[in-house]
Amino acid sequence: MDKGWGLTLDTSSSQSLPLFPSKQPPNDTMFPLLGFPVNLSRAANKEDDHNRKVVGEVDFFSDRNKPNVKPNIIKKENIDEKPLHVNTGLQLLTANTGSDQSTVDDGVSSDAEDKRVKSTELAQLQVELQRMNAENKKLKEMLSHVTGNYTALQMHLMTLMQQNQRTETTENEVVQGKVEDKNHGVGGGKVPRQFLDIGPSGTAEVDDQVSDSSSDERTRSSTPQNNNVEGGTRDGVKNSNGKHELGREESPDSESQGWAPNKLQKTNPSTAMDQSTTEATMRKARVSVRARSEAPMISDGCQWRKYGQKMAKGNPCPRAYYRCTMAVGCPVRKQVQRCAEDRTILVTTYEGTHNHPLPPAAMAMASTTSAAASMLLSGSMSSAEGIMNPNLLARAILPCSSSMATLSASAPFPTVTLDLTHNQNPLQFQRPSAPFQLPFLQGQPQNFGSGATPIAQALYNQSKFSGLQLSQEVGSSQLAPQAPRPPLQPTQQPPSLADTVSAATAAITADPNFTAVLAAAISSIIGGAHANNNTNTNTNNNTSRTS
DNA sequence: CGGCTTTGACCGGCGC
DNA sequence: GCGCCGGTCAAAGCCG
Repeated sequence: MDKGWGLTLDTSSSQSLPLFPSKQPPNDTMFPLLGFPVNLSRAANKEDDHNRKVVGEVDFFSDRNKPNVKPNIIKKENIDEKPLHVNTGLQLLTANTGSDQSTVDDGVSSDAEDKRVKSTELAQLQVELQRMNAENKKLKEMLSHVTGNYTALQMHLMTLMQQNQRTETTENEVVQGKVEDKNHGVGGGKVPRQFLDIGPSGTAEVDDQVSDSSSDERTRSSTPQNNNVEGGTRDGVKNSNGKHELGREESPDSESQGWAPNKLQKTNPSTAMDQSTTEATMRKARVSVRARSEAPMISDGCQWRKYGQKMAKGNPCPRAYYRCTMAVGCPVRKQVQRCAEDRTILVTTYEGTHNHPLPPAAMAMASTTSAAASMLLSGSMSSAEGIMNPNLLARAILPCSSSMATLSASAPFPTVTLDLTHNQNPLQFQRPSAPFQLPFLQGQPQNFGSGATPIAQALYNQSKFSGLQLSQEVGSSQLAPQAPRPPLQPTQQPPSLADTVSAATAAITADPNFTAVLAAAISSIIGGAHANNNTNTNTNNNTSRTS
């Protein structure tokens, strides 16, 4: 269904990079990371074909040079008589070889020399091919290694998060009021928990989260609701008006879980008010990405469904509202709107955290936004602080350029803006410093949403880094910088693998096309397991009718 | 026919 | 209380 989004992941990848056809057989020896494909199987086939030609078949090139047909056959016979194994290789090289032979076949001796020369070239090429093959193998091994490490880390993270959550739940039951300060003490209480706690583990955890956090939401609902989780999303509110009685109740579980944080439908009288405020803050935390794109929407790898469009005040361009449809009940929404000043700039604002696994391309963006929001809302930097010191947050997100990440203090909700419209080469992003060597602050939830990626980890750790530094500066766990801080200076350390991955992910995030391309390439290596996901991404990509 | 987009209407928050 | 505005809903229509 290519209706609107002209530049979605798959489309852009296939169009912009024909070198990586989506249906490329994974067995073909590819060097996607090197930027060029090497199809060994085809080479082998060529060789086979050419062997067949040499043995018996008449060279089809002879059709082009009919006068040479006969000499060509003679030449082949001569070749067969020679013990040289070179001939086969010689002929497989290129099509031109055959024609060359057919044109040069007058002199047998010169032909033999020529063949020797070419055999040498062939040998060199074969060596080169083997070398590249070995390199490709190494790259594959590296990739699998990194993937394995990442998976292991993610699993470990999930386990830790689940343990923390159970602990928190227990504590909440005992001392509900103090837990918040304890867990997020640095932030001074206004620390969004739900947002951070929604972990990559996905649905199960989110379910728990929602069931817990939703209670907070319920208190905000002005209309008394059914306390049961199933019933009531917004429908409960609307039921009071006698409208939308069936509304979106079609999937009570998923829907309520997914949208509950955004809807304030569920009411739990026993919920504390401060928690409600916290939840609201978390829920409303947003990450805005500014990127230049002619397409109606940037390809972030996720599958979105448009559910509304409005004309926003002060902007002639309509604002489109999308929700993630990669999983039922995914709470993530985004707004897409062109910048009024520069309509080539597409502003995409994300809200929420995915509750489902993401394809690689989506992980880059989702993790970045999630990490940015987590940083904003994490205890290491309270939202108020971040608003008061946007530069601090900016540097924490993208230390290489504070201008690329800003925080909107005027926005109704804490909003991190990642400005990717600058023309600097994403690959030249300064690598974060030792992101994995910094200790976590106490009580900091360390989840980055469903699509946790190295960059998420890196970003989040950067936030920790900044928070840690600040906390050291202020000499206590309370972060209350009163004046703009000097830029955080990365420590001088050789970039680790994680750094490299983070930088690469940043680059991916910065360039939607690159995201698609790399995702396709990695998918081709891994085995195309994610290819379907990426393909799904495209099914929706059509906003041609949007505006 | 299912899924998606379009689009007018509705709702809640907020400021006056 | 009223109006504005952002956000969402859902019926209708479109498309593959």
